Amino acid sequence: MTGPMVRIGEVARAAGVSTATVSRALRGLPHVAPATRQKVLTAAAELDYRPNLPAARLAAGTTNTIAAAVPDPAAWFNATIVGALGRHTTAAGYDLLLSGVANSDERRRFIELNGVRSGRSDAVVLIDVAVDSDVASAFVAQGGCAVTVGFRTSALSSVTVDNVAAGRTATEILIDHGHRRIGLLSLSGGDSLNFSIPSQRAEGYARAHAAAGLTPDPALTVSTSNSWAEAHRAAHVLLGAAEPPSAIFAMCDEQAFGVMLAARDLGLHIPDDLSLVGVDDHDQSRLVGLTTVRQHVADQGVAAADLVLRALESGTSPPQHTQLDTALIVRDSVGRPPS
Amino acid sequence: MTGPMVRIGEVARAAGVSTATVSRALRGLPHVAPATRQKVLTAAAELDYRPNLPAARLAAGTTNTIAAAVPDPAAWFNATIVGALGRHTTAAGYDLLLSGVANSDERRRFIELNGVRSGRSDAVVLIDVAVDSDVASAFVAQGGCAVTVGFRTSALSSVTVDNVAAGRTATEILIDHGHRRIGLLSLSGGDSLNFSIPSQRAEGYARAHAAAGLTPDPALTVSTSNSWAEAHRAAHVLLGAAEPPSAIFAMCDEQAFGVMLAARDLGLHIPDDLSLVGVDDHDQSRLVGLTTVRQHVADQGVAAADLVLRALESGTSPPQHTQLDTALIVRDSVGRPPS
DNA sequence: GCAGATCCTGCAATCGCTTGCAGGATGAGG
DNA sequence: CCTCATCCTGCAAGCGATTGCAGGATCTGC
Repeated sequence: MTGPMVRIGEVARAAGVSTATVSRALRGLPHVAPATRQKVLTAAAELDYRPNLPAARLAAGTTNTIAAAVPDPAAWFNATIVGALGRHTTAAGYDLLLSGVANSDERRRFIELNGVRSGRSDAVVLIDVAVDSDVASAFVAQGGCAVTVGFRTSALSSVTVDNVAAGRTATEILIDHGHRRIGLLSLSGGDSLNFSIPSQRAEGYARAHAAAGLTPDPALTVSTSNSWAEAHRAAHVLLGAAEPPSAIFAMCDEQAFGVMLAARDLGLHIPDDLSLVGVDDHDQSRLVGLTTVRQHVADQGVAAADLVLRALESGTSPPQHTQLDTALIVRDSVGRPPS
Repeated sequence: MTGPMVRIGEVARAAGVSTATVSRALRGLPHVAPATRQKVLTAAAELDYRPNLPAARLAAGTTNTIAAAVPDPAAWFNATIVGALGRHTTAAGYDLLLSGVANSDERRRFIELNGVRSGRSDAVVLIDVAVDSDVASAFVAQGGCAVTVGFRTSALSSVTVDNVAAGRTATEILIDHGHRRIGLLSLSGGDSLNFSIPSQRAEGYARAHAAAGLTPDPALTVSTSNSWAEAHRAAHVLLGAAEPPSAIFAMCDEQAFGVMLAARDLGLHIPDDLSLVGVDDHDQSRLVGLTTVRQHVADQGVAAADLVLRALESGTSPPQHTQLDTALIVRDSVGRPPS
């Protein structure tokens, strides 16, 4: 409370110039003579001056802040993207505001609160969070800048991967190994989130079957969140069924981990008794020998940072869509079905 | 750019009151007649009014923002704490600013930039980040509010666990199983971070040995970051030595995962050929059957939130120190040494 | 019906910095 | 030496809220 609040005026006085000059000098703006700038710099350092951010933001109408929204900040996928994003935006001089939006109410609130008019942030990045297209258009119509990761809508810049290809690749390797009853562990995002990813990956699963002249058994599809604990339970029901699958495609590696746990509970050996493929290439996947379709998660964070920083520098520009590759990583969780 | 920026004055006019009343009504302050408040609320809703945050912050001198610093936002431990912290601070109406401070320069910068005087945030929480005690005192002397997680210094509130007990517990179970050559995989935090945790856990390791009349072999200690990739390499050198350990105490579970990988590379079976204990109880530890000393990570986030919110409500108060329990979680990675 | 307390409400002064504009100084060219 | 362009610098008007204070309205108890 009692810090000796030194304002720009004090610095100006100490340096023998006006506050306007101090402001320009400190921010590295042009039209300041080198000698003057030096005087200002040393005066500011001497007084240990810290510009007041709210004041600067109010006056300048810009916040130098980027707001990120994720369904769950603790989830590996989100944390990895936030880490990469933050590193790059910080390097560019922006603050990173992080919000968890666990449901559709919070998501709506987030978008309302981060519109341009509130001056909370200059731009928004939505990670694995869906937006209605009319909400998105309204947002940009007001001058908002947003990029989405993992979700694509036309009005906003986005970075995504080809999820149907990922689903197809994962399923194909299972089919190629001779599996005919392939369980699908689908992703459900609570009531809020990104529905496109699960449906696209499921589409890939369906296409792989179709291409092989197969018809998947709907009874083999179950949905869970991306936590292995839930997937663990789901895998138990899948594997405990009358006609259990000989292989499972899990839409994310964390779910695959849950399947592994369930398999162990049931005394099933992977890949001899059960084959398993995930998506992500989670940090731990190599450790447990999980065959998976890798998406370069951190790269998605830097791509998002690029997009948002570019948009911020260049004023309004048309939305750009970046799509990153996926790649099958073969490890030890896929084999032939038991005879 | 072109949003119809509606200011508090417009709302006041529409509601037929003064801006002062609008301000009070909208923020739920007392001394506003119910009927008036209702008028203001509907006027604001009709105009879709959004208060301008920088302006409000400048005028009120408060930011409703908490800044968190972590060495690496993507790391499991940090992400888990940030998630819990964010959930609680958001519920209390605060924004969460997240910064990665990967080295001591960034750490210093973070503390400078988040002092009270800059008005960036109302409080700071340092997660697994150390602070010099004089820096800490200077910070609070200026009126700053800070809490640390995983690190303790007297001037700041903190939440920690008993790391020497954790290290001791982990080592004891190994000794109890008959191990006499116990490797220590220590944590190194780059040039910036929290040195107290590794040294405290190492202290526990030493005390357990001493209590059993044993003297640990210094050659069995190596340090790595908390990534399993680095630990993987380190474990290789440890296990490839002339007289390898029969057991390893890894200071965090992620390191333990790296050890598991190395063991597999070398054809060593856990726990028959090698015993292993970690610390954390990482999400994946159960999956891989790792015996570990659990620290309730998410709880540390909520404890930090409690501390910081309480401090913020109550103005300046003496620093409070919360210490959480740890517990040994026995799984399948500890056995008797090979004969 | 009156004094005094209780409630509401509005006025206007901040909060601390940014920036358009104009003016002064300096330098170049003739 | 004069003119004109080029650079710097300062003035002062914002930016859009919050809030102490004072005044008017309403209410209470007698």
